[in-house]
Amino acid sequence: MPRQVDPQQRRAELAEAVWTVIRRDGLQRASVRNVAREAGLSMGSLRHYFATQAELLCFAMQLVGDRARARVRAMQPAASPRATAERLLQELVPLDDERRAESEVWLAFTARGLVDPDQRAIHQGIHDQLRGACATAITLLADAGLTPADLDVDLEATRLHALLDGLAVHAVMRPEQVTPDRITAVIARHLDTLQAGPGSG
Amino acid sequence: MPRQVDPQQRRAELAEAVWTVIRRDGLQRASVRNVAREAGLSMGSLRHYFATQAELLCFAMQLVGDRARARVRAMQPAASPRATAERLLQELVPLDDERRAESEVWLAFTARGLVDPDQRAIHQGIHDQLRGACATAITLLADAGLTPADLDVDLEATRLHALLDGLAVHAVMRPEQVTPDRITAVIARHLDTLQAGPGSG
DNA sequence: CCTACTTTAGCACAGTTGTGCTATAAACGC
DNA sequence: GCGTTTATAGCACAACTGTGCTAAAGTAGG
Repeated sequence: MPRQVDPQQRRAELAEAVWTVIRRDGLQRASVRNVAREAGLSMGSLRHYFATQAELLCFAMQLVGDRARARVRAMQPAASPRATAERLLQELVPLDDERRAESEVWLAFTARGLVDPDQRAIHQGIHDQLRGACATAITLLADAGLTPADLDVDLEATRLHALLDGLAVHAVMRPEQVTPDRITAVIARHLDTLQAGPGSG
Repeated sequence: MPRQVDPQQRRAELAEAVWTVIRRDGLQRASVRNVAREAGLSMGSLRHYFATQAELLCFAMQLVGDRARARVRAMQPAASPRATAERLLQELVPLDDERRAESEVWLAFTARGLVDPDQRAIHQGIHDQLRGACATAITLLADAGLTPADLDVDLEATRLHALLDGLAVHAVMRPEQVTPDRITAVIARHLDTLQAGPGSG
């Protein structure tokens, strides 16, 4: 029975089942049995696509980075460098349910990355990509002459990156307080202070 | 055999054993057995102090907030509002091993708070305290006239809070990249932009 | 039809888990 | 000394876990 559906798509479906279980019951409940049940498959069938649980979970984590990268790549060019930077950053914070799901799964795997070397490596890859996107956003403004000439791009990228990840954590832990509107306002304000100064708020 | 040691201190010791296990093996390995072994006690003895595992873990999470609050309360007054604000914020980020331990445990429990209502409630309490500290820092600068008069204190508190938690996450996940020096530099830079403008970096 | 291969299913086993339960030992009040 | 309380220990059980293993059912090429 080869190729009724693409095996790679099957793996993606199973990874999404992992996401569903993680969001509903937590990463500690993402057992082979629970994920298989969520996907409507048997345990043995799941293990035909992923030999071990570690492989399954790593693939599910990779998918977080893949989704975000695809979204950034699909971005339409914006009118100004400022608008481009702002929209780039907005693709990386949980403003809708899709990105909220990514953030929740990312947070669950982040905690595991503290003690699991494989998960840590994947997390660091995503971390570096996000950091790169932040550096890109800063450079966009700097190259357009919208920032002071002596701006420390590296330090600002670090600062912006921490801001984004902090917003993601707060958005999933306190969704009533840290709403999408609030997130966009914080990002806009941050870019404002990079350009014109702190007095515009 | 009452009171060979204070029972409350015993509970704190057990909570620290939880921290040790979490930092070494992860929250998913913080079982009653493993924590008891780490503390050098039997399973049954541990359960004399904590009736259930949930109670044990919640207490261990509470301890994170307690430690940070105690540290802030013990702060010596600084020379200027700016120095006070800066040192207050520095108490809340992982600049040494004690605070790094708190951040790692905090991160582990944060992820669990996504799906565990009890842990979520405790996390939100700590979240609100940290948010209050950020608001205090901003207000210190504003009241001293060090910021523009039209500064949106609430928005700035949200932004600063996200920055701090993001720095905490990055410091424990990327300790070689996000060093204590780097953290203090980012915080100083952030306060600079609140005061004088973005051009000083 | 028939062989080869892919996919699905399910059992089995050893290990870990939380918790209910009982039993021993130590320290106190008297 | 003695009973009461507190502390420590450990067993038992049912539930769940990851994975090794076997077997069936479906699909393709010949």
